[in-house]
Formats: sequence, structure tokens, C-alpha cells
Amino acid sequence: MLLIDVVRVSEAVTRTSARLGKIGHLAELLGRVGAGEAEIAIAYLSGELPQRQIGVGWRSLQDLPQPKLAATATLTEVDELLSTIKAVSGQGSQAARKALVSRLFAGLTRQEQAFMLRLLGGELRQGALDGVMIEAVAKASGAPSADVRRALTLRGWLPAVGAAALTGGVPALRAFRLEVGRAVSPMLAGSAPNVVTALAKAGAPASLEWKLDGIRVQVHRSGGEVKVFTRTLDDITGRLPELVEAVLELPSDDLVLDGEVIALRPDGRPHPFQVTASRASSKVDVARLREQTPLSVFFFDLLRVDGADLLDLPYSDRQEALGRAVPPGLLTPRLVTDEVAQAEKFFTDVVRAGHEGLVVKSLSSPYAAGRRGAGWVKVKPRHTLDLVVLAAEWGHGRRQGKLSNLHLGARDPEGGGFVMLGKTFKGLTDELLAWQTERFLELAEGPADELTVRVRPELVVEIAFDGVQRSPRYPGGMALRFARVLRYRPDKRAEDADTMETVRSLML
DNA sequence: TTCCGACAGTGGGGTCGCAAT
DNA sequence: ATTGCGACCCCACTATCGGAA
Repeated sequence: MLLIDVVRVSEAVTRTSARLGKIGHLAELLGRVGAGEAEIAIAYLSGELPQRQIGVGWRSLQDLPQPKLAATATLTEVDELLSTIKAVSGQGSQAARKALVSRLFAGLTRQEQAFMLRLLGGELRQGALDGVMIEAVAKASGAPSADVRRALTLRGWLPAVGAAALTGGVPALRAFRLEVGRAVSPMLAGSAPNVVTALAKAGAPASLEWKLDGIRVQVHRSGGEVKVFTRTLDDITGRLPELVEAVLELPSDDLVLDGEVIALRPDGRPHPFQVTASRASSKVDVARLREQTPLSVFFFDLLRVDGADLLDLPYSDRQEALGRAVPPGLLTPRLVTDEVAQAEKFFTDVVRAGHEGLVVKSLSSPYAAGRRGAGWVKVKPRHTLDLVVLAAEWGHGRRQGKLSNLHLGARDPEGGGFVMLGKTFKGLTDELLAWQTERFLELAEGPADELTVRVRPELVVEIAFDGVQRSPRYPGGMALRFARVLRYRPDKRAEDADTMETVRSLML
């Protein structure tokens, strides 16, 4: 199949707003792609590469060669070139990589180049990713989408699942099994503003569990071999030797566990997330690092033990099995209750202990990939500050032409000005975007560039955030974590905004 | 007919490893 | 030694579609 066939379908998908219409376009193409190229087509049309990543980002895609006039590139040819680029990137030479990228784009028409640019940049923006592609695979193969989802949970990679469905139908999908040593798509959590709402979503009684601010890990053990995967299924076994050792000490030698690693201080309270992240992403001199900053692991789910797959069991059964397989010291603290007062106290306690909050889990739900639905619901406390808008950046995509991303500052009584604490684009409705664009242009002052409009510091906005962290980037040495807009405060003037002193008091 | 679950899009701060400067 | 880039940790929120109620 030619690349241009895929590009045309992607364009049709982009033009179609109805989801069923998008699915129709995708399924039509999947119906005519050859077995040898199905995996490539599915990957491209859900915004992925069969190679996952190839070491090429937006910067390596500047000044590309002139396009060709005739579209002749096949999917297989493009795929082979991308594999070559990945191999060269792994070996280091940026010049060689650049030459290969040029060769790839020199073989494409203008239309194909535009598609490839978005695909490699990781921003396909056609309104269809995995969720829509699952339905398209189901439609094209005649299999129920539940079978496709189930296979995706077990296999963790939709292009492989989709290709199997197209050639082998339902039997091929049902042939996927949990394989120890191969990562499963992780189950994710939705969120709720408070414990009561979370309990209502998950259904009482529910399991309430400490939400630790660390790194999600999926751990596989087969005999004496252990593998550790992240949420995006990267293998990070080599960075976490203490986790490997802990799992090797468990009585069972056939396990798939789900949990969180986190750096704790000697008194048991958590280090800031940055400390855990730094430790978990370091590959060099791990032996020394683990002495300085040991990581602890806390498991909360068990997907397999001693030859038995547990994914389809209700959560309460998996918990029971987990309790038998893992000693109490490696278990995430939890409480099963249907009483709001008890639940609220548990929440207060975990926050007082310095942790992030709770995950409230339905006792009956099986383990299912993706689906940030009602099965698991997270609850975290929320801080707010009244800050001043210092500037705004022009948005992209559906926010094109709107001033979107706000630069936020706290008042600095000593210096007499405002100190920037970060940016946010979250929480804005279309109406608010329109309003603030107009208002900011009225308040515009100082040097502007193509990206940013500076404004007189007069508008006060109420910002919600999860915490204050140490920042190497911002002038005050502090930045807000997960900042989002709650509302503008027309009743407040800049002189009434919160101060740096207040922000400092929130940083632990 | 209305409601609500699932999805995609729009970007945020921080860290490491590596190549080029 | 420093800088820029790519990849990947953590992530919240709104608009929209279409099936459920």
C-alpha cells in the first residue's frame, strides 16, 4: 500500500467531526490493507510509529528538502527508512541521522511531508487515537470491540492486536494471553473533587488506598528473572535494583504485580516527587545512587500468581491473593469501608503523612486497560492562590488566534513587582478564552514577540494547584505543580494578590 | 429528550542522557 | 562546561459525540 493512501484517509478523518464517520474512514482503509502492512497502517493512523520512537523530534524536522511531485512511497519503504533512522540515532551521529531524515522527506510529496511531519512530531491531531482505532479495528475485522480492548490490555500494543484481528478475527484476539515478561496495558484512574464523590463513583463499600507521589511500576517475575515496566511500558529494570531484589525474595516465582516506587526519608515521609523521578530515571552509577536515595515499593494489585491469571477476577479477590503473595511491608496502606466519616479521616491522615491523597477503588471491577472510568478514582487536596497575569501566549490548534497560556506571578512586596511562578492553559472555557484574548490585547504593553503578549499586571486570577515545587527555571526558585484556572477575580486588584511569602510557606 | 461516559486536544514542570558547541 | 534536544516521568481540564437512561 502507498503512504498516500494512508495520508488521504487521515485527511478525511480530520475533516470528519463525527466519531462514527472517523471510524468508517479508518475501517475502510483497514479493509484493503495487506497483512504485511496492517501493523504500519494502524500505527500511523493512531499517531504511533511501529518503532515507538526513533530519536527525531520537531527540531530535527526543520529545513526539509523540496517535495517530490508524484506519490510513490510505499508503507514498507517508509517503515524501513524509519527503522534505519532509529538504528543510526542509537549509534550517535546526528549528521548521519539528518541525512537519512532528508532522504525520507525527499521521497515524499508535499501532502505526504505534511502528514509525516505531524506524525514524527507526535502531534497527528486528526481527532482519532487508540480509542477510535479500537472501534475501527472492530468494525473492519467484524470482532466485538470488547475483544479488541481485552487483547489490547494483554498485549499492550494496538498495532499488533489490530493486525491479528484483521487476519485472524475473534479467535486470534482471544488467543492473546498474559505473558510473564511482556508488559500489560496499565489500568488508569479517573478523578473526583472529594472523597464523597469518589465513593459515589466507585460504589460503597470501596477500597481506599494511599496515593503515593512516585513512579508507577509493573513488575514481572518468572523464576529468577525480574522485569520492571513503567506506565508507558518502558523497561526500567536496570535502574531499580532494590526493587528487583525485593521481588526475588517473595515466595512465588511466577508473578505480575502493579505498584508504585517512591523515595522515602528515614522518618518515612516522602521526598518531593523530583527526588523520586531523578533516582528512577538515572541509569549511571545506580549502585551509588541507591545508597544515597533508596527507593521503596508499595504494591496494590496482583495480575498473576503461580500460573493463574487474575485480571478478570473482581478487585476484592485480587486483593486477597495479593495479601497472600506479598508481605505487609510491601503493601499500599488501604481501608475498605462504606462509611463517609471513616473515609474522610483516612484521607486526612494520608495527607497529614505527606502523601498525595487516595485512590478509591470499586471492589468488583476487573483489571482493564485505559478506561479512566469509575473503577478507580483518585482524590487529592487542592490549594488555591490569587495571582496576577503577567503575559499570555498564542494558542495552537483549536485555540489558534486565542491568547491561551497564561504567565502567572505572585506579588513581591520587597521588590515592588511580580515574580513569575509558572504558566497555565487549563480550566479555560471557549467563552473565557474569547474574553481574555480581547482583554489582554487592551492591556498589552512592552516587548511582544510572535508567541507572547505582555500585559500590564492588573488582572487577578484564582489558580488551583497541587503544590509548590523547587524550580531551577523560575526567578523565585519556585513553581506551581499542575496549575489551572478556577476563575477571574474582577473584585480584586493586583495589590490584593497573594505574595511570594505565602507561596514560600506552601513549599515543604 | 436529556444525561453522562469516553475521547481527543491543549498544553504544564522537571529529570536524565547524549551530541554539538 | 554548557546548551539544546528527545524521551518520559508526573499531569488537569473542556468540548464533543453518541449510547444509555
